[in-house]
Amino acid sequence: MVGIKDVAKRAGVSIGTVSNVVNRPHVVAAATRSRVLSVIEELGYVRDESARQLRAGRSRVMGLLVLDLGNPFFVDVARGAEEAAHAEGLNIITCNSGQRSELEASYLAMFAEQRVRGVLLSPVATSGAALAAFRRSGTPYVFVDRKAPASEASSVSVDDVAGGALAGRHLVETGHRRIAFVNGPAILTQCRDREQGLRSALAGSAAELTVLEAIGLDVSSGRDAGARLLGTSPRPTAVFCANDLLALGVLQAMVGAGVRVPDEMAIVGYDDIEFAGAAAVPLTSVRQPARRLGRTAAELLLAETSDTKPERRAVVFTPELVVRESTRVRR
Amino acid sequence: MVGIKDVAKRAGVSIGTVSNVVNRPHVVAAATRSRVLSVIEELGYVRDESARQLRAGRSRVMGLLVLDLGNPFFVDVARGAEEAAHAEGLNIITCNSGQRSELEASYLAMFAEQRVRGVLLSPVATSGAALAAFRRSGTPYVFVDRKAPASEASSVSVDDVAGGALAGRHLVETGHRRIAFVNGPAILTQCRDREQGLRSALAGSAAELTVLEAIGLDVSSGRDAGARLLGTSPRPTAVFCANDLLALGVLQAMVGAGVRVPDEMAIVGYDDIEFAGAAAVPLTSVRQPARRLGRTAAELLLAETSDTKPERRAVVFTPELVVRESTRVRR
DNA sequence: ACCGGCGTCTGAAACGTTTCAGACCATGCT
DNA sequence: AGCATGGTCTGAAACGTTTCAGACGCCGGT
Repeated sequence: MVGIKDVAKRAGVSIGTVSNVVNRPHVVAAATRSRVLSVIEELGYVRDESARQLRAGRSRVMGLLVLDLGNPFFVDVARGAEEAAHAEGLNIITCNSGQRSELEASYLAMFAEQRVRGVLLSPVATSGAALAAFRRSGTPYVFVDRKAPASEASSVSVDDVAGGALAGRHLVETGHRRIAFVNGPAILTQCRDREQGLRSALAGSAAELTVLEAIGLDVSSGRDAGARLLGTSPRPTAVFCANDLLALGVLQAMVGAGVRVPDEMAIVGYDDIEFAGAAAVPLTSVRQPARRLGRTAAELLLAETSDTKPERRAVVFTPELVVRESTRVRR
Repeated sequence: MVGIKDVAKRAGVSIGTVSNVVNRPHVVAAATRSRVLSVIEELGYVRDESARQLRAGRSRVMGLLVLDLGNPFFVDVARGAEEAAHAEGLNIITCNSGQRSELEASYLAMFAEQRVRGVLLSPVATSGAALAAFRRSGTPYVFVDRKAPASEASSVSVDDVAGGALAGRHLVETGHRRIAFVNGPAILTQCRDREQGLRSALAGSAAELTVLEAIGLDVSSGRDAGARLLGTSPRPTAVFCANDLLALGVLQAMVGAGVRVPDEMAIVGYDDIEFAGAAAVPLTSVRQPARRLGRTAAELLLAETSDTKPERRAVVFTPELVVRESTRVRR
């Protein structure tokens, strides 16, 4: 593999000069510069980022660890983060924990060893050995889609309690009295908060609530939950799902069983992913500003790792209800 | 930041011994080992991967560059690749070119500078300056979802011509005579091959073909194409889309315009993503073994970067037609 | 008593960069 | 002519590891 030394020898200059050509072209004479550049071209020299980083002490990449790349919501978060990072000349490497703590731990360890500039983290759980170990490594990080006390780290999140309440109120207002909630794994604060919001909206109404916990937060878990829902009696008239993937699965189960949506079963999802509007019955959903979430988180992290260390912040966005066919009241 | 030297000093041993504790624990006496380990724990030492890699000359991560992470097909490819990489103790960093050549070039340059073990590449175009420059860097790579002559690189792909033909034959057999093809950008060989397969299946039949090129390969491009399709006259009775995202968009346009699917317009998609079965009308689609694609590609790359350099290979999988409601013949 | 071998540890070289103090030269000014 | 200045280049140190030859002490065998 060709290094800076080979280039220097071939061009008849010192390695310092080659380095200058690459990093501070203005300090080297035009003739030398073009000679060196043509040798670089000729030899196909590519600088070694690990040596560069070792010397510089800081890296030019930031890490992003999300809960589930199979969820288009997180893909949008990633897009937003990349926009912000590229604007500053940084690269982002995206990793997918799949909600598995071991994978999360392994990726966090990798980020720390790589000495990335910082990490955008959508954690499985805020407490936990992996996270504690990572904290000790001193790598700066910002929580994404998870609120945290500013004493620990900056965070960018969406108010999940408010989102759950939005869904709950909507269902009560459209006349439902038996409501089910298909929740994801209770380790995730997002899931707990959405349930809490839902409960608060239902309190004081005549509606009664059944809660089902799905195994995962994906379509097939939703199908399972939908099947279970069909077995309950009396059957609820509406179901709120902790995210759109679950909702799509539930919807599939309903359609498969010949249960009409929304007439016999209204459905509300969460995230408002692009597929929600394209579903068998377009889904009512709680929209989150995913891209904005990613962008803001990256910006916060960049600010935090700049020379002027600003205060830690906890940014909270507000979700928004998008009403579609799956909860439309028909006369 | 605490380094190996700090640990050595604190534990009263040489840095060589600390390194041995971390990398070859068996060669150091039990007493020393545990003393060093506790100092490591106490100081929160994390080894610096760039120094390690600089010395070792080889990296422990491989890169994966896909066309569009917004397409669940590629998310599955990524999952498969991660499985294979983790099994060998390697990490994968996934990047998203979004079908933009500049981004592709930028990520390829990053991979080369990082000296990753190798790259799994789903390229925008096989010819092009970026790819040529990358080739010169000497970083091993394997094409994913793109066939290539074994003289250049190994590749893992799915027979897109056969896939297009599957769709075409199915539409002809179900009695369609006016067929539209909503294709993606023609730079992508996948798109060209699917069109070619479709044409070959239609040749000799009485069916006539209209081709529309969509701007992208996503849902909103599909909606646009669907709107255009509605304006053509005489209107086709069936449409084949270059992927499922396009098909979902087209479907949305049909539903929005009150065109019944499949009675007035049959739809066939491509990829068989999980959302295809959950659509307004469950989509007939051409299924590709996405996860297997990723896994095989990673395995090929791993083999290629091992000591025993095996021959380059071009693995081609065969797609499969999944028939659902969107092309069902009703009496 | 001597020697070979083993287990354990040390010290230094090497990896490929960047950076910085200083060397050298030509130029323009006094 | 002498000197300061600025432009250009060099050489060496430093970054944090891993690795390897060698040093040292201890044991068992001859």
